[in-house]
Amino acid sequence: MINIKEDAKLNILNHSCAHLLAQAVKHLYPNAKFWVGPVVEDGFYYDIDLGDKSLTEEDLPLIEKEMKKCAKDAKLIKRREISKEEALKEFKDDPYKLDLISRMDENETVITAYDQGDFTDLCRGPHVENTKLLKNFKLLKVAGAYFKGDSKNKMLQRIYGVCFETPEDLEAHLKELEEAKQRDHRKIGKDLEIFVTNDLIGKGLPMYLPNGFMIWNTLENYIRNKELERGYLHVLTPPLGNVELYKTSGHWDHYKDSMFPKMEVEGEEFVLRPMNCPHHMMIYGNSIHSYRDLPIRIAEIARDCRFETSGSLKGIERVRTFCQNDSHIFCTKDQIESEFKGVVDLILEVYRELGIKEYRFELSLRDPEDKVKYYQDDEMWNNAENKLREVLNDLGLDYVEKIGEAAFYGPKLDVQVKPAVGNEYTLSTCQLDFCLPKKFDLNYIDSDGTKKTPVVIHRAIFGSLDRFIAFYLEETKGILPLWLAPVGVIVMPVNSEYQTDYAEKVTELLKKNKIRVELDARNEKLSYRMREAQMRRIPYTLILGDNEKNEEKISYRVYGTNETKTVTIKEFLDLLQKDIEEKRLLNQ
RNA sequence: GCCGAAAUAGCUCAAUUGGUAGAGCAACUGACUUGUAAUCAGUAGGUUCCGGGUUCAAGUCCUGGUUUCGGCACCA
Repeated sequence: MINIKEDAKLNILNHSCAHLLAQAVKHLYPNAKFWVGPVVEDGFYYDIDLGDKSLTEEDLPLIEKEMKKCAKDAKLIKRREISKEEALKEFKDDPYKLDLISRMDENETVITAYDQGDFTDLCRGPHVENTKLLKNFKLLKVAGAYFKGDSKNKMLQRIYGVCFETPEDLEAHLKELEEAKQRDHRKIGKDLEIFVTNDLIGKGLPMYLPNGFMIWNTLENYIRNKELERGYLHVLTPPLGNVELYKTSGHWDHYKDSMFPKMEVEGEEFVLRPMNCPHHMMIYGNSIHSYRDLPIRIAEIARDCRFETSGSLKGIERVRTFCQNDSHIFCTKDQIESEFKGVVDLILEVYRELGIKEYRFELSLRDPEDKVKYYQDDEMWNNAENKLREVLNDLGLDYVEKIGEAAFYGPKLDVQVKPAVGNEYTLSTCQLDFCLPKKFDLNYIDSDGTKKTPVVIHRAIFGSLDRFIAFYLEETKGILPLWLAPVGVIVMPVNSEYQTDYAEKVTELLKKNKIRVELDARNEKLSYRMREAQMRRIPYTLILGDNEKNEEKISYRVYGTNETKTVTIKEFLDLLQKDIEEKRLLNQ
């Protein structure tokens, strides 16, 4: 999908359209006060204070109509330079614009305003020269949005829209939005019977149905085997822990509000664990380690519970209980580089094998001004952040730095992906931590016989299995490869009355070869069963009639194609094996 | 959590100004014996999300709640 913000021409067009929106809103709601109307990746928005009035979607067509009216008059959009004093005077009735002016740089003595007809907005520009160019737009949604993005502030009305040069472009964009909804994991999850939720169980607590758990289990085996190959040691730890554990780690101070409340039993306080770091720290601390033992890579597919706000829950992408594909690597300072590279290498390998192509790296750093969120130790932070930069530059990875996105205990490399619908999120993460080992007083005996504190690398490849499945369903549109599909092959006798023997025989043979196979010998026309198999996105469909039976062959059709090929059973088994091995995966 | 919207059969959706809750698919039964995306006929399926209210009458209006959706905020 086109990034409107990064397309210079569309950027200007959409920004001008935001002004047009403001003009129309001003006509319809004369008391409206305007905050900002920037261009974003998929269009523009404007944040507006309408007093007590809350917009609903029904208001959008009316505003659109007024916008068309404003645009049709073909008013010139004129740039005007004014002094700060003049600006303060001109916008004296709009506290939001005054706020903007007052926050401008001292050096910025000249302010630009843009006039179009009866409407003037404060703006750096640039804009299209004439409102008549603003024809192919659509208002998409209304929403509440906090003033300056701060939940302590008043909530303004935000209107989202998009504008294109031609009606065809607009049409195509709207179609793309529609198609994106079709590959939303919530829709696919329902259609393919992958997961469900139930009100009586509670929101954000998904249940995986047999199809979903088959995918889950296959992915879990896949990643665990990858880890075993790379020297990870798997453990199993309890899904709750004493509150003291989290007070020691510092998580309690930072996150107690987003943990499920503590429970008291026999005078002790426990919480459902929101993360696994402390447990793994305790496992490391359980024995004495020599520098020769490092790195020690402790791994676990571990269930966590977080009290996510109701408004943030989404399918299996953001839930209140999830399983992290977690690991904590305990190493010496000298090993940071190679261990970190090892993790990045594993991420890239997994993405390559699963065919994941659209992602970007983000280096999340602390905000040095934020003394509350971050563990206070300037030297530690500088060390850690520089180390990460070094490694990333060394690897030649493209990444963007994000201030204030670090974990409280250290900087991290996040792999960001975009879902079908909604905001970008983190899929994989690799974090550098000099802080928790110190808090837990962990150590190893160095070559000179002294105790040293190890460094910890936190990492998750499938951030959580839940989120990864959500992502992968969207990535593949639910068309899973043979090794991952809940049902890999479906066998259909052409005639259910007298051709089932052969179909049963072939089904058994496939089962013996560890293929997940299903026999569909229902008393239905072949085309009917074929339609269903295609809708279920089953990778291979076998058609077995007299022709096949007589020659001891099978005919198969690959999902999404119209072509049928006839081969011997042995040839077909080889083909399936090749399909699986091409991804270097065995069905275990 | 905040601002909006929605919730009707397993699924997708109808139901005029308040006036007998319907359809297609799925399910079940029977017929048909099928060659690559829907064979025909029949049967069954509902506390219209939950609670309260207005009314002769509520799926529809009012009210409290729940869940979901679109955003905002949050995301170790």
